[in-house]
Amino acid sequence: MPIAFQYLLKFPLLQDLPQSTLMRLSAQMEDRQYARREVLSTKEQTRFALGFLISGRLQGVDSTVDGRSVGLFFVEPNDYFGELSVVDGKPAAEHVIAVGKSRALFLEAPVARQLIFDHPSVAQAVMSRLSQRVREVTAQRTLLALPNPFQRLCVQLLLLARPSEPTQAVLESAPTHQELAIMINSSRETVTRSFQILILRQVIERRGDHLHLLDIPFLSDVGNGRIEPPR
Amino acid sequence: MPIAFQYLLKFPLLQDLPQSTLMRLSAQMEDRQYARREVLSTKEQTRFALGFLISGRLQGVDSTVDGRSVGLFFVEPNDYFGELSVVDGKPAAEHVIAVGKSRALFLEAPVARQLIFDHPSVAQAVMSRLSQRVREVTAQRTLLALPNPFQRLCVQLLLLARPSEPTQAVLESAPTHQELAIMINSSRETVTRSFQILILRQVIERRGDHLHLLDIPFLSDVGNGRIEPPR
DNA sequence: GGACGACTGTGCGCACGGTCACACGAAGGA
DNA sequence: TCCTTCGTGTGACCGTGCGCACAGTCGTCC
Repeated sequence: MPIAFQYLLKFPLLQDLPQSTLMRLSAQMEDRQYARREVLSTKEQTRFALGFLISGRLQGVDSTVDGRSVGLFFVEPNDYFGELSVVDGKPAAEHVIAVGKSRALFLEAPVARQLIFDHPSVAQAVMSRLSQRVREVTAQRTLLALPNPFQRLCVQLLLLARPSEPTQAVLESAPTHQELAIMINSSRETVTRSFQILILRQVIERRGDHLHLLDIPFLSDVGNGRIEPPR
Repeated sequence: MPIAFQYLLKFPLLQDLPQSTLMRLSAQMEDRQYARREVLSTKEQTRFALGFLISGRLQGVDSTVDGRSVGLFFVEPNDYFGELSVVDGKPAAEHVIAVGKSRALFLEAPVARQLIFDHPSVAQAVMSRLSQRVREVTAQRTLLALPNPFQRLCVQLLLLARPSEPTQAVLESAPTHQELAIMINSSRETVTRSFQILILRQVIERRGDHLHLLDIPFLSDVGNGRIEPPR
């Protein structure tokens, strides 16, 4: 039995498929490991594949030609990536890099395309996923229209967080100030200063590499302009 | 024969469908007209439909709660819109408004969803369309990372234009300075001033409501930072 | 243990671009 | 025809937040 098979069972995308299909797929997949910061795929490459993340964490990034980089989205384990190029055959919209040590399976585009179009449940899932991507990027776009960086930071934290208790939320593996700065089109220093304010007011709290959002109403009020971004 | 039928033939999305299906569809569609600035659908509404634009021009916009608005994308005749909510049933990511006097047909979400999932060719087209949307909004996101408004404007013009001759391109129905400002996160005055520079250098030219890009290399050089944005 | 690199914290100066104010021309409607 | 509205052009001002510089603090790898 191919080693990859047991992992495929964990992917929601594939859960409705018969075991025989999964077996065949797993035989066609390539299993690869990546170190922190390593590049999985670039905008330039012309050989496409659908990627399945087994462990670790990935980020989609882009870079303006003046060197600045742009954080676009994250990929968590049991999620897939590279679906854009697989669907329409055009070059990727972003580079994909490993945030931490990661392991992923790859399915070549032609096989992946067939998988998608032969199985309506998969097709529908991919379509929902693409919709989700559009929503996320659009939300990000709207965030960027906020006039000052403090507001943008507050909204960005809300977008990244997963709700835990009713009025709280948490970011596991909190991004660095530099990374946040890139997401909200600001500078590292400005993020640091904003964090100081938020921590002082006990709106957020850092524990290890978790970042806890203690006062969600405050964050969204700032985002909505109901609270004046403080000095 | 329902009045809408003849129009449906023109939509690439529907071109592979048998006439009988089109006939049935057209009987189920609602035909509506809109004046300039009129709202077709909002983020808040819960009744979804797939829209087909017959004539005019639409824009997807969003607005931050502090009143600012954000230009997201345009819809041209014979194109469709509202597919996000139809696909995944979640609230829309944007408002849709008429840029000019427009006419559109609407197909209620359940029927539209069935249309998509019953016809693989339609499903694939929608998937490609969603990919396209992701690409566009990602490109826009990357654009916004450029540090100064002059650069952003140059890149935005390139994104909006349709190439005409090898080194030239044209924007039909040129957006106003205000509209451009919204797209590139800047102010109307800054756009006006940047335009002055571009016109002076004969990089762009305005004829009626067409905007001609005469010197595409200049625009992309500025975008890439190869040319210093002038004073 | 020590050295290095990555991340965070903080002061300071300056330029950029947002905002306000106003003027002008074109379009379009009464 | 006037009058309103909308889009464009331009000057002046002033606050913000970027960039730079440097210090302090972790964690990690020889």
